[in-house]
Amino acid sequence: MSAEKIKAPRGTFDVLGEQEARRASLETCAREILESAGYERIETPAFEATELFARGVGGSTDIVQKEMYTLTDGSGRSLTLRPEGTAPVCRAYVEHGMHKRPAPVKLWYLSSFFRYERAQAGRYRQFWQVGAEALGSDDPALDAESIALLAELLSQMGVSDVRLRISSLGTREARLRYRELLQGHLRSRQDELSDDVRGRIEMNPLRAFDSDHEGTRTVMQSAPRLLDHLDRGDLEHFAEVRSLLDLAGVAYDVDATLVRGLDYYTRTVFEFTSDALGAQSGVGGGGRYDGLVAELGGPATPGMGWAAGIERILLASESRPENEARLDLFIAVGDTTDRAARGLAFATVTAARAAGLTAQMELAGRSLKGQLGYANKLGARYVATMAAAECVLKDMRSGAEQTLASHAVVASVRDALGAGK
RNA sequence: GUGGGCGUAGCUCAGCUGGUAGAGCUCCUGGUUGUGGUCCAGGCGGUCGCCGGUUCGAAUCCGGUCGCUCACCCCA
Repeated sequence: MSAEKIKAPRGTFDVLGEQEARRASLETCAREILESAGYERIETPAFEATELFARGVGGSTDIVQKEMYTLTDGSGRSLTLRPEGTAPVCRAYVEHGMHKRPAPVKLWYLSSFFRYERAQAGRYRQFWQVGAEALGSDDPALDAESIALLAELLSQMGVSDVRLRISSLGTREARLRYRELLQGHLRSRQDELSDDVRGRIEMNPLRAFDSDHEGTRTVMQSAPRLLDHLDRGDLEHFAEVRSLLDLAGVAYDVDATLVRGLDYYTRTVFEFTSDALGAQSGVGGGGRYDGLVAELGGPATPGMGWAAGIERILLASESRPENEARLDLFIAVGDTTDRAARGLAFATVTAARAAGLTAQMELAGRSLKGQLGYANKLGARYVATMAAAECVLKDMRSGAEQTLASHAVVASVRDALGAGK
């Protein structure tokens, strides 16, 4: 008899009530900020060819190695629920020949993404990100503008205790050279390292800078620094980005140990964190990816972008009281067994909406007292109780009542509301 | 994948030195209030996550299992 309850899968959630309202206001805020800077919204498919992420995000990353929801469709194609937004946007850029549009091509999105991870505070298997990507220019001003836009979004959303860290990874070549240098340093002193750091030397040596293991920290103090191994062009680019951020009044810390988990980053990388969050303190981050479009088969095209977690922004911002929904008119029925009165109520509520009012009627067979209470809970401004051809219209704020012909209700309420403005 | 905490009504929780379940809120009904907002009364609602064990008897003790959650890891 009692079938087993089906619950939302682990790491997923339903959005309703106040949460929905907060998300809607975040979306509005993001749209205003980004579109006023020339970003155009883009929506890409929820799933893509698996190859897109394997190649774009990088085969050695955790995301590709163990976090992708990959499925085979009926025709044997391998598809993957998008784990991130940059590769799909670049795919669309190439597919639609956007390199022929005037540069930079600026695109933004607000979509859900999927990663098979253990859920915890601020981390989900289906999560939402707002992101912005700008393609076709390597001008450092683009980097600074992009970062400043995210700073503005976080500020307007009231995210507390925000900190921005930035660094530069240099070109792909410089980065690879440095990586080998660092690996050499780690290998030469590997017995001093913690087990997990030692295990990651080949995979993710940069990660060693984050360790709080004592021996590891000692080793890292003498480790080569990425910023000391950039070419002159990269250094000049980075210096210009910083100088422009200074001009824009965006505060930041340079952090040479900043690590980003995706392979496609080059030159500028950055991350916003908030202490108001739990262990998952990153609210948003991104950087430059000058090789990604070419990697995906397009013309050599520089790019710069970021993504920020919707759930994390909301988690780190004080919840504001939402402005409650407006209800102009509630239609009650004195005698719910009176078919004629119910019909009249139905016709009236329809007419009210056609006249531009927000209106609801009793739909659950409540007693009259129950209906009034319900209308009050809905925040109705006026309640009309229908009976035969006459009805009683009550102003819920003042308590004043008047009896009038049923067909005159809508016009009467509309006039009253118009006059009240 | 590995740890810690927790699983009792829709929600927040009490009950846990073993005797087959309670409160508040919500919802519905009635009374009071000029037909709502106050107050009063009543009602709906739970096989105490699931399985097994100990016991005359378990929500309460033990084992297992599933789920939620936080953290590691990783990232947004």
